Amino acid sequence: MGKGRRVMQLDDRKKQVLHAIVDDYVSTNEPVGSKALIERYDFRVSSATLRNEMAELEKLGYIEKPHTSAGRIPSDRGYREYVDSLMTVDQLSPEEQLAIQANIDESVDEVTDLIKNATQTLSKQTGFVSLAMSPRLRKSFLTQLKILMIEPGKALVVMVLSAGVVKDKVVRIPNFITDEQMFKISSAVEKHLTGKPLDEITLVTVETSVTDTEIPNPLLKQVLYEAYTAIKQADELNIYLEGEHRMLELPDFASLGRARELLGTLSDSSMVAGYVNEMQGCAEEKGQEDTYMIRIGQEIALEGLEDCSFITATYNLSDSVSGNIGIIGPKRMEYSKVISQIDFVKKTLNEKIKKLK
Amino acid sequence: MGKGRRVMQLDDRKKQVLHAIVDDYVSTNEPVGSKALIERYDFRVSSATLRNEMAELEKLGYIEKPHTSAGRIPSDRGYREYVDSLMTVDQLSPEEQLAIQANIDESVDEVTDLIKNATQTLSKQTGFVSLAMSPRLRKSFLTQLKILMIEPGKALVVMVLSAGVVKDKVVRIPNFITDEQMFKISSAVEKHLTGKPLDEITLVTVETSVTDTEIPNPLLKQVLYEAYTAIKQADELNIYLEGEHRMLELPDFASLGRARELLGTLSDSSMVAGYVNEMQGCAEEKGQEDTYMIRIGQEIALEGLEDCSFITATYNLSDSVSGNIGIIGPKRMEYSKVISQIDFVKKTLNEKIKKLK
DNA sequence: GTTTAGCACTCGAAGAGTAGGAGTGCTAAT
DNA sequence: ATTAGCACTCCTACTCTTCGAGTGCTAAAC
Repeated sequence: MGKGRRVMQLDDRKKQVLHAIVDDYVSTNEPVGSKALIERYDFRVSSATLRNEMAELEKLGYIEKPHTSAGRIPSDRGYREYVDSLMTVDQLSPEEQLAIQANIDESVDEVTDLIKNATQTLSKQTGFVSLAMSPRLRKSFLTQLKILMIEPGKALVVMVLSAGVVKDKVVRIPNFITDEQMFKISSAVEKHLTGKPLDEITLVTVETSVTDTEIPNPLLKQVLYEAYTAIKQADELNIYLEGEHRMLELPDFASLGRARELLGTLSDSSMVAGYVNEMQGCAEEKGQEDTYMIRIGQEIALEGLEDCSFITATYNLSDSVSGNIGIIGPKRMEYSKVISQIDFVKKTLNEKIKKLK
Repeated sequence: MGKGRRVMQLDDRKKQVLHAIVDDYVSTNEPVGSKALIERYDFRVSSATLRNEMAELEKLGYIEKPHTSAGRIPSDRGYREYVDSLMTVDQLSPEEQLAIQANIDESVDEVTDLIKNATQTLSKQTGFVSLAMSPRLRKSFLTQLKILMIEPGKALVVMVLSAGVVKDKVVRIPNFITDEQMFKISSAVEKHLTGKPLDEITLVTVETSVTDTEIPNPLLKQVLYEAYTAIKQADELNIYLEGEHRMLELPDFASLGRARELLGTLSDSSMVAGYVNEMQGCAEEKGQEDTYMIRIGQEIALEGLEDCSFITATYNLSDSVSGNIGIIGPKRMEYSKVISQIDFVKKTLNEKIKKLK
């Protein structure tokens, strides 16, 4: 009666009850009833009291009933409250830490492989789908750019970026450009672009980089255009998804329909990539770059993922260059466990990236 | 009685019956009974006669009963007979041809992308999982090899192969090698290896390619070793799988268990790659390079694919360099349709590869 | 000898009915 | 505010039954 309406704060006991409901449902996959709650957690009250509390929690939208005479399951909002203020994230056991460290193989030469490794490990450890976004390279700058002739009409643009990443692209060029001409162009472009962040490089920047007048203009223009597309392509987002088949092992997706929708959506990886990127954008606006992004159930704006949760963390290639790594699992998951797993994988990944340099 | 026992040849009517059973089962997904057969195909005999024929076909192992009082379904052997001698493969309709051609986008610069495109198209058209093996490059030879310094301790080995493929690998090198030293090494190695097929290049070949004595031997040896690993890596097989989620749409995999096994196996792509490569090896031994490889049900030596069929064709990058493209679908598929689809995709891919050069 | 009609039998799929039980909300007493 | 008690709900699992498609076999017909 005397309580505020708009920003209803849960009292301590309600929090306890919600906490217990989430824990129980996550571990048993059964709607939890007042009786089960009394039996498994030591509330000093009767089941009737709990029933009242649960009725209120339901009215407030934290839990819901699958049908009239069943126990309660957490709603999206319930999970959200759990994640935001109820759970405690503790460290992984030494064995788990070891398993992860052993699994992320550092005997690779490219960051990309390291990231893939970390992603595979994450999926294996959690049993869910894991994903990694390639580093967002727009803030990184060119340290080298070479255009190599491959054969008449084809050249390879090789770019080395400040984050230590190497990108390249085969491009088509006019047939009759000579090696020397190409070398000149390559040097001029490199000289002009070195040190520039990718997102500041426009077609104009590239076109104005060569002042040599010996090369016929149309030829030059085409080469420069191709170089530009190569640079833009280096900046493109890639996503790497791993462990889709593991979703079929989960009771949450035992109904073919759900599984189908889920895998269908995940198969369009560019869509997922776009979404993750958007999420990242939101987080950055709010200045939450270093923390986790957690989306639960309906909060995910992707069809087919209504029963999933999405958790990602940020790894760093360098100060200004980062990507995301995380998982997509069922809403009904051990959030604190999974978060610490992601956290540890992220940390391990960051360390091994540093070592690689 | 008077017939041969060992190589039992089916008489015409038995062939007709088997043909009809396969067709019917493929289109309805219901075990086929004698009555259904009479109704839908015009056999000029009674159902009783067909029952006798079917009993014999069963005794010979071409068809089988899911349970005592059900119709018959083709056995692996039945499908095999159907594929080998009963079906006729006809051309795709112009619309289908167009759909495929339109889908394989040729506005890409690298063969790899073209192959990916073709694979995606194939999955979309058939509704099954499609796959492509990267070209087997061992027979192709180096036309260029450059080692570029990226930063102290890191270099990029770029290889251009006769098939028009570009491969590269970042390798670690001793910190204190200078640009000039590296340039010398790179040129010497390139000169020595150009024109050699990949499978003839050994560590020794690479090590003996530099005769320059100015570079301290341990340094040189390390660089050459890394170059060698890069070359070997270029020769590695890659597989590209597409459309796994489509398998969940098929009634054949409606039981979660089957689907799980299947996707589980497919998730280990290197295993699938190994198997396809082995198949290709067998086909080459028998001199069947240019035709299709078809494996049905138990013929596939991969766990979880007992209810699948595997069909691949060969695409060519150049005379001696080829890879495979094909599908994995349920045993119960329209073989002739699928084969013509694969065939047409393969042809289209081959043409577009030529254009790309 | 091959084909066919007839028939008894098998066995899975589908539906109806039933019992059980976990859980709820409400009321009245503590 | 808490709790015991109770009537009520409704899902789950199980059994029982029916239905029908399909089979193999036998004996007659061609």
